[in-house]
Amino acid sequence: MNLRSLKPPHETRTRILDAAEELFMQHGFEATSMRQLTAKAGANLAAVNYHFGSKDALIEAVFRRRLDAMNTARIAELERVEKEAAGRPLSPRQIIGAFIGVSLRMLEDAKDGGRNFTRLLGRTYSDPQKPIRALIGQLYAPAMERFKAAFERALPQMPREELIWRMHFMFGTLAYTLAATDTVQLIAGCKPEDRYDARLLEARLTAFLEAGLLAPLHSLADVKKAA
Amino acid sequence: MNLRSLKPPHETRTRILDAAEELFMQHGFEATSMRQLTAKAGANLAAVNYHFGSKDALIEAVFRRRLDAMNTARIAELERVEKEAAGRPLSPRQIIGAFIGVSLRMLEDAKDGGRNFTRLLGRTYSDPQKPIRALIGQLYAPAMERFKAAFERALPQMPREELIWRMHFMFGTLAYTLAATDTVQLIAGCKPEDRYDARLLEARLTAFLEAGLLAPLHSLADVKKAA
DNA sequence: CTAGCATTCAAACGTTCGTTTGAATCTTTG
DNA sequence: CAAAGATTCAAACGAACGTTTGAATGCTAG
Repeated sequence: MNLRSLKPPHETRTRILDAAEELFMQHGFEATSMRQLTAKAGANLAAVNYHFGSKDALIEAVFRRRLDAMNTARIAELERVEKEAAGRPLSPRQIIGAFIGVSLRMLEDAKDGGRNFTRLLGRTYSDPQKPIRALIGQLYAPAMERFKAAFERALPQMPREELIWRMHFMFGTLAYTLAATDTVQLIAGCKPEDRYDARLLEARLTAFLEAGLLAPLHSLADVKKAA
Repeated sequence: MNLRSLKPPHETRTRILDAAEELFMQHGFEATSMRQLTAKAGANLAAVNYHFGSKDALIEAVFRRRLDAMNTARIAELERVEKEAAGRPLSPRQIIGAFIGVSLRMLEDAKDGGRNFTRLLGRTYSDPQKPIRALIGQLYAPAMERFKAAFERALPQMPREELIWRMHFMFGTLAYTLAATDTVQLIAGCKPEDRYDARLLEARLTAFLEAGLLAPLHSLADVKKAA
């Protein structure tokens, strides 16, 4: 048995992952070449293939490095507030907070490159390439199941199908907010000063999502009846 | 003066645009090669450069062909309901309906390739490439200004900055919903049967967005005071 | 009919891509 | 110290990319 897995961390590996995170976010996967990537990482061109095997494997590694930790943190936060509630059902606001809080806290710490990854992740939700989507889905599955159960417990009167759609809308809003931080200007004349005040953004997002999640159901019943 | 501009439409041009719409949606811009694109369009490899000048110019043409019409339709729909209201301020629901109705109606007509474009558009909102973003912003600007004014008239009591953010969230939800039609399954066990019932989807989306737009403001005031 | 322009075509252009190679260098281990 | 393995390096590989070219073909106007 070799002891390679116990050796100190490979500096080059993490430098490549950091560079990939930033460049993938800035230019996308295909537009980022191994040459500019390894140049930014201060590594040789062959380093990526040596350490990861291929460019696709590098992409996968970039997601694995962060996504597992993120979803673990989300579940931990959810269980923390559940403990606090001592058996009583949580409020929707608490569940929402447990999910988006992790994203926004990561968006905040620029020093760790968390922002790069957060924006990359937001963009990749709508990436058309099948294998990437499948990987994301697989890495998200446990947290998704957990939060769905929590919402069902908090909103027992809401039809399951409607809940799924509203969760879909909520993730969409979050993904878009994380990815398109400068599209706010598109709407017109927005001073981007407080764009990165994560606390204020979290409050805004929470208010919007909570209201959307709890939107009245009656108007939907009309449409369904008409059909 | 030559009369080229009065001649019958170039079949090849539109065939290329249609093929580009579908392939860009399926694989993205960079991953779509001129060779597979022209092959799908039944045109020669050199046809794109002959008719459009370059691949980038083709991308721009794909957006211009649909986006102008879409935003014109949006503004027309908004003015129609404004006429109906006869001077009284519109309800938020009416304004939301004027905006998303055009998108969802286009998503419905699969025969015209509208679905391809709609999904492509949703994906491109979060595209990192600067020139594409700039083009989208430019093509959206008139409609954006118009709808922002309509919302301000409908919600005079809402702070401008807060309105901008909520519009941002709304567009995010719409963009994500259009782009990631199969991500609903990610949440778990969703039967995709009614996914393309545009009437039901519109009702769901409207209920969610209206509630989010009208979310109470008090919780935000607390955060701002604390800061 | 034919001259002139628009369009199509097959072939090739130079560039860049991801990956591979085999030797050189660093690091660890016996 | 010496052998073995891990890592880095410069160089090259074939393939695919977007684009250009110049001749062939289609179409229209005089």
